[in-house]
Amino acid sequence: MVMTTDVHVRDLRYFLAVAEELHFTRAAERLYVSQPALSKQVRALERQLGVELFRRDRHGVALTGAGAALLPYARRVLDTWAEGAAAVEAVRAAQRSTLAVGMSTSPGRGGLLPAIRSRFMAEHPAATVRLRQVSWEDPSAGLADGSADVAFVWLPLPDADRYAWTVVAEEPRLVALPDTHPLAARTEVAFADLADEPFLALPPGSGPLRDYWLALEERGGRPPRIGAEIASTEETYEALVGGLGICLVASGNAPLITLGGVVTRPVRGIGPSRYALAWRREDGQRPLVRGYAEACRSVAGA
Amino acid sequence: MVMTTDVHVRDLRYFLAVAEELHFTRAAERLYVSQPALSKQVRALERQLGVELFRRDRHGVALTGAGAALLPYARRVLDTWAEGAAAVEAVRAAQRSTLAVGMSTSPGRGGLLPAIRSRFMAEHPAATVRLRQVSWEDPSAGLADGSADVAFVWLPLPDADRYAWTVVAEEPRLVALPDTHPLAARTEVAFADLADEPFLALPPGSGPLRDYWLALEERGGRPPRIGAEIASTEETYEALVGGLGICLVASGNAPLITLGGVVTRPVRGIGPSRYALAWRREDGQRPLVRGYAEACRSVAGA
DNA sequence: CTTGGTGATAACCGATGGTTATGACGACCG
DNA sequence: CGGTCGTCATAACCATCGGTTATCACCAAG
Repeated sequence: MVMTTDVHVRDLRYFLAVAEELHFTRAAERLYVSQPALSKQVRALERQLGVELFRRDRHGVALTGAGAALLPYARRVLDTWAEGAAAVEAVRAAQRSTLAVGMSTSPGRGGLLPAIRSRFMAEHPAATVRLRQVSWEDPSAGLADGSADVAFVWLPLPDADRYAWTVVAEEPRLVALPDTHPLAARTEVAFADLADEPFLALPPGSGPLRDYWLALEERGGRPPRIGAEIASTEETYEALVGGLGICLVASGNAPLITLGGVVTRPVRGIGPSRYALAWRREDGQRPLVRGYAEACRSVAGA
Repeated sequence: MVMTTDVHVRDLRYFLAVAEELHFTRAAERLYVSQPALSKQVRALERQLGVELFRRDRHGVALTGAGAALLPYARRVLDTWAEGAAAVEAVRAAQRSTLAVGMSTSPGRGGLLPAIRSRFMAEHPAATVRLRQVSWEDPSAGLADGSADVAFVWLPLPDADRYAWTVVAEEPRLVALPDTHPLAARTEVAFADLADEPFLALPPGSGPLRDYWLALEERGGRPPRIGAEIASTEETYEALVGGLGICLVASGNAPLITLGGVVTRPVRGIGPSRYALAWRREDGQRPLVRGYAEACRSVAGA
């Protein structure tokens, strides 16, 4: 017993062509299929519906009552589907010409973003750039879950083999302290003096990146003290002035938190940070992704 | 390059189920298919449209922009198709409960038709009987081209193996003559006296039936003279009074043409005619066909 | 009787749509 | 932590589908 009343829209298209031509051979060539294929499909449709759609006799092909009943619905289904497909195609076209740029905090760094944008738009005038703020939970800044096509990220990136990147900036890491902190009096501090301080840490799940900003490598195996977890610039600032802990920060980001009550100082004995624009490896050939990366390189290289 | 934007309606149904459940496994069991089948079909739809319909990530399944764009159209297509299928089904139901009775001329014979009809309707109160007058060109009275489900026919029937029948009446064949004809004076004539007369013949294409009413068998190989061809009772009457020829007629049909100027006389040396209700062999089990045949047998047998 | 044009049928073949079994991965929980 | 569960994806397999070309049966018209 066949329960399925589902049709292939193609069969309705075939039916409609025959209904309009009342001639299988002509309908078949209009549809660019062979006449036997058309005959077979129409018969299959008739079998599926349990009803004759056409009367074929010596005098030609004619619609039966059932065929006439089906006709308007077939037209409506085809029209509706055409509209639906067009709607989907419109979305597709829009998203093919839209580049989602992920970032955890604003890249800042003196108009970097507008500079890249204008250079990029010059090459891709039809494109749309959508900036997307991504939670610090995601060290890939939206690349992993597809919410971004390119993203400003800190190296090292987890799942590094899935991504490609170009380095935007290599900057020393500073330490951010409340201005009431004893070390705030110095113009420069050694990392060894910081090692026992409570640190503000990125959320778990940010993987190697959390370890990196805790400077795990430079600690020689001694675990850091975690003063609090931070998931935004504002939280970081509040945690600093609240004395919950201190943290490392890239020099390019220092302006974002050195507001009242917070100071940054250079740190000796610690490697620099690398900020990069990254994209999924499989997107490396997409014109917009390529174009944005090139614009980024040329701006950062200047 | 895939040109075809055609979809299988089933795929839209699958898509809709997933969009409503936002859960592949639950949607799959609602659809009574396995989860992999559902996954594969949805992916295939996405591939066909060149767009992601759902975002699958750790937090579950969600519609993408394209998916949301498609959703209302998918619903409309499904609804429209449901209506169309229902419309076809209505026609199918109607025609399953309708019996088309073909006949070349009215069977007459003293209320035969109403008697069968009332007996038939007693057994099948929901049925509809449609009488259908069929051209004399078709000796099967509509069975051959499907315009009748059962038909009153004269035996022998061409393509006899395609049909089954029950004899309604076996009647002597009379000769119909203009009353001005020399033989009209007799009360009975021998066929030998008629053999050289011009005969009115059924249209070519009526096959063995034409030969039968020309009594070809009784002529022993001598070809008849054809005075005219007739395709209706009226034509026959006019041809008779116009003197174009004479013809044989079943006694049950004699009243139809013995109007002013035409007489009928018994003929010696010629077999009787057999009038039957016939149907297509493959319809032998259809309840309405069976029922009408039974009603016919019981009326004719009484 | 042949010829041309109709739709139907046959034989064949790659793609489709389903199945079960299994995998990868995150969430939950001991 | 490590196991188990539940999620969706993948693999291997198989019947049916949807197309092809070649051919037939039939009829109208030379």
